Amino acid sequence: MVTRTSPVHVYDRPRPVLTTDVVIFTLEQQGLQVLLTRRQDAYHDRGWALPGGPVAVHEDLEHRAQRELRSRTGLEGIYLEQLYTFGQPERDPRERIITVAYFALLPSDRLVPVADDAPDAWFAVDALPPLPMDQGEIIAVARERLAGKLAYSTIAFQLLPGEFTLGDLQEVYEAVLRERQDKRNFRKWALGLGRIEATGRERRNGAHRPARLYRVREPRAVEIIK
Amino acid sequence: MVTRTSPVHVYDRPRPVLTTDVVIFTLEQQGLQVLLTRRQDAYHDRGWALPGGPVAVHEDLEHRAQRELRSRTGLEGIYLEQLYTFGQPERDPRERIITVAYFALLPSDRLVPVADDAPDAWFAVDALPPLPMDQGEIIAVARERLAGKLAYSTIAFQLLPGEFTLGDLQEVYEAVLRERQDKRNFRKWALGLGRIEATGRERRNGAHRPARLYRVREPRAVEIIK
DNA sequence: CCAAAAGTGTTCGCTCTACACCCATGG
DNA sequence: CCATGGGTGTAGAGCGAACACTTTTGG
Repeated sequence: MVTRTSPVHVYDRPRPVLTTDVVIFTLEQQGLQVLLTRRQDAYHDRGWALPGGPVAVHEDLEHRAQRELRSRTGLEGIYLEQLYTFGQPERDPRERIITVAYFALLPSDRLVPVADDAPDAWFAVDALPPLPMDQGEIIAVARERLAGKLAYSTIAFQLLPGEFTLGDLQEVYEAVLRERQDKRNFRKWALGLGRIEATGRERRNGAHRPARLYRVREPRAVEIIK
Repeated sequence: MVTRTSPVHVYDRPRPVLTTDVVIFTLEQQGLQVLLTRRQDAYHDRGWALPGGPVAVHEDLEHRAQRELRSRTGLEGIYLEQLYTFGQPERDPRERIITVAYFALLPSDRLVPVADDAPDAWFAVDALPPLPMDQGEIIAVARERLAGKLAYSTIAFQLLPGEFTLGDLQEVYEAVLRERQDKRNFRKWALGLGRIEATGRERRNGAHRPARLYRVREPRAVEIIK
């Protein structure tokens, strides 16, 4: 007689758990935001944490991160990049966990409002709640990578909707780099890249002159510049 | 009565194997070289492969890579940086393997000559033997990372001995970037960095004028420049 | 008419690039 | 004395930084 239990997997050497975490950035009026989720297990005291979880044994790493991204945002075609792999043995006190971290950039027009009772919420990257393990460091590394890439690539467009103003673009740089840019020089530089073109349309935003709208010529491409 | 067998480790979900591979670069007259090792197991037909292996369950990832580096070169204090994590399910036909790749830079004076019967050997990065799985891609990514970092950091000094000539330094850039540099402009730029100083000594290298020797002011520091 | 963001050029200094000849040495 | 790599300066172009006022709109 065979007793049917949960399936087991036996190895002659112990193996760590492998997970992916995804740092999902977006830009709002209040600055750069990160998506966090409430942990369901009592161990973590239902605190906030990065979205992520274990990698299935036959699942591609990037596919696993894509899956997490999709389940949180419902969106496809979002920019996703592997960030770093965090593997210090003391990261989790219960078990050895290796985490391959990714970061994603959500265009601001695709931000789905999060319901009050949903397990996910946006936090300003400068005002994060307490996070488990080294997740604060993961977010800090993601932010540094993003800031570094602004300077030498066209990654900023991944945070913008299909149509945007030069002011919107400048806000991306100012929020991520945390430094003000000169308006005239910034515009000259942005137009000189040859990566954007005017749509001919405008956006009226209040009691002042309307702003011209631009679009990226190759929206999916993230290229090295300079 | 307890039967003593080889220890087993039982998990309720299957877990992939986690390994680290290390791309060890050094520079010789023939250009950029990579250290490869002969696989001992018959499965790989005793072919060449990157040095690396499984991560012990309580061993830090970077420590594991350091250990590999030390066992191959006998050296301490070598520059080591995490490169990327390769995790496509089809990488190894037998089992799911996740590899956290690192790359290391060996100063040319510390290159220990490899004996003919040793399992390790140096290969020119442009003339590699057939390699298992995606290891060719791993080396290509390492090379790109290294080339990218030459442009905006002081990483090149990690490939040089404690004393070197400006010609040596220029050779590093030319070998890694695969493009010739103008001698006068290169020297102006290198000295203008403020990172190196003349030792006052010279090196006689043949039937021509001896070259001044320089040293790095902060040899361990790899800084972002420009 | 007032408040608020959009839009627009010029000047200056610095950095990058191109380029050719003499120097010191070993054989 | 010759072959070989070491060492040096200058001029022009292009780029980044600083800087202030007019335009268009809603209320």
